Amino acid sequence: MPSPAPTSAARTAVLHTTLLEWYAANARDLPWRGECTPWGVFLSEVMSHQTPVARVEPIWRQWLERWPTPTHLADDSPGEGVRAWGRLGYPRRALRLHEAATVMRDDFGGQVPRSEADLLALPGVGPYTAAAVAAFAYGLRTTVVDTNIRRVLARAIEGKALAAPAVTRAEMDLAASLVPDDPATAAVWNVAVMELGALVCTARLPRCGDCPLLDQCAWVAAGQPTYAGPARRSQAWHGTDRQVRGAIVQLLREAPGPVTRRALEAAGEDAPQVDRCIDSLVADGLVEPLARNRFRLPR
DNA sequence: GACTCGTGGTT
DNA sequence: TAACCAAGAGT
Repeated sequence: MPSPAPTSAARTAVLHTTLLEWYAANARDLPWRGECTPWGVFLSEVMSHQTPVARVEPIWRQWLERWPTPTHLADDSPGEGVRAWGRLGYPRRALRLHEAATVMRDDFGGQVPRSEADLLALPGVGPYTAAAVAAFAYGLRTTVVDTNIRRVLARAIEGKALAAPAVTRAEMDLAASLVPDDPATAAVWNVAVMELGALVCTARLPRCGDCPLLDQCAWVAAGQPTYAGPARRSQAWHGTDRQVRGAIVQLLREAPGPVTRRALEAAGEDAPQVDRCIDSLVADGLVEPLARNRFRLPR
């Protein structure tokens, strides 16, 4: 008599047990896990957008020391946030953190909102961050979907090498179907899947030999097929507006006071491009124009 | 959906 | 070495 095929619910239960045990034994000791204010969690999530944890940690510590609550940040100038952002990348995040902190100060009694909907309405907060903060700061049951979780589920459940370039509805539904019912367990589940993706089920060279899901992994069972989706456009860098904008903001970060347009031209080879980038930075609110062709970080 | 937006480590 | 890629969001 062959044993009956395990039900979907039974397989999910095994998945939960396996991964939660793995996480308990292998989770990194990140400073924003465990004892940390919701504000600390919020900062860590925004700083981690497209940014490796190792680069986030020192900036995160400096921000929390300098601005221990949303109100402290809101009462300072946005430009100081951009300056303290250092070279974390995507400095608009610093600007939006300041805006979000202002909303928290003015509309939420200086607290980080609890509900996913209120979080989602904050500037710089999208579906990932809203779900992550609700789960990791407040222990609410949400469905967190980030690039790690998408990759783990694509492989382990769907047997694909990588997830699609953009989040799909099917991915959201799949992720939601796997979240445990109990809120506290759900929060750990979300971070456990992320952690597996970050440490073991990595994009380039997955360490399948160390994976707790090895014998339940659909991708391994399928012979680890390679990525079959559309080619991903590689990000150009040299000579792009991105590079020039970054150099302009860096010049302003390093300067104690206003900087002339002439000095900012050092940010690129092509003067018209630098001028165009200055304009776009001003439009974005990252740079404040002053009289006589001088510029500074926003006050 | 396709594009844009920084930065630096890894391969 | 150039390409890849890292806890996304906004337009």
